[in-house]
Amino acid sequence: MSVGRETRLSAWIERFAAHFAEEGIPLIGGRILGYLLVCQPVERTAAELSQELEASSGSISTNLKYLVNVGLVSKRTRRGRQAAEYRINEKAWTDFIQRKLNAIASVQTLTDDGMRLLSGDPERSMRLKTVDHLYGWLSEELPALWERRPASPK
Amino acid sequence: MSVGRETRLSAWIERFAAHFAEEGIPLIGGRILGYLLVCQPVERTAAELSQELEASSGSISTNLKYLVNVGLVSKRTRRGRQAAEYRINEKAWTDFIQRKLNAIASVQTLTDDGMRLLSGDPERSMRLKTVDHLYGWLSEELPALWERRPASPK
DNA sequence: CGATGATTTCAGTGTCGACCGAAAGGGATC
DNA sequence: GATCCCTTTCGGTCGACACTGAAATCATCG
Repeated sequence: MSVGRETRLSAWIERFAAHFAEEGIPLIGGRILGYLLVCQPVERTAAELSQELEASSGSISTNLKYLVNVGLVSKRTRRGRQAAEYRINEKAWTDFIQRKLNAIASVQTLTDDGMRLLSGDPERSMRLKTVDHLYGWLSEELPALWERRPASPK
Repeated sequence: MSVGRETRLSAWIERFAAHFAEEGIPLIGGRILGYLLVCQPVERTAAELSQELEASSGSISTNLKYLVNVGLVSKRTRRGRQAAEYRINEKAWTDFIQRKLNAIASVQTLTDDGMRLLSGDPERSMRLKTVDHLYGWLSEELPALWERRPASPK
């Protein structure tokens, strides 16, 4: 006997959240993200999320605030509705990933500063030079690659 | 009156460690990395690191174990010497960075699984599709880019 | 201007992990 | 094998952070 689609989806959401938990996003934040990516209808209130994800209203509030802040989720308020509606902002994933790539490339400024401190001492700067070269290359190539990213499909 | 080179280097080491602390590497581990990248001579014992970095022998031991494990530091033992010598393995930085890029690209398997769960429901999979496309592209391009990485300079 | 139904704030709890330092463990030399 | 010195292990402390649930706050509607 096979499990239902919704059951498998909630297992998927849990995997999704677990992945981003490793990257430092709180578990509940990851669950919200995963859930908002696949729920129907696309918009949910904080109270609904609290119920669906079995998380306290406080946690939902904190994490929604964070997610709205980084842009991954949009908040919409409507006249005549006291409850705000939240939905995934799938466009914001590009910025989200770009920040990650930038974080890697940014080490170059660090190695660069180190090289400057060791200038005039080629013996001693050999180790750093290897690392600096690699990051120097990355800080050229990653932004260039990013420029070539495809437009999202309609 | 200007500060000495060694003073500025230890400030640099601290910045270096702070950067990697944000990526989840313990502060003392980051200090060891930074220190081993610029110290003269290149090899140090655990006891020396403990003294130089003002960290307990236990912390040094734990972090060295971790760093040796991920390959960024090499341990060398010599007959007639009770103390092992540690040094930076600058070659291992390529693997270290590659793991980071892979971590980003690996989200694609997640979004892919999600898309499969939603197959036959184009309405509902629209949001995930946007994200999946982006990660699909990354999981093609990042490994390809990585192949073009330059050899380290002599 | 209450009353209602929602969200945010906040204090408190529990968990996790980094760090320390003392004790145990392991080699090397005598 | 005893000693010396270095490393690893281990119990304990501390601080950070996710999470909860209740109280405060806010907005809408009668």
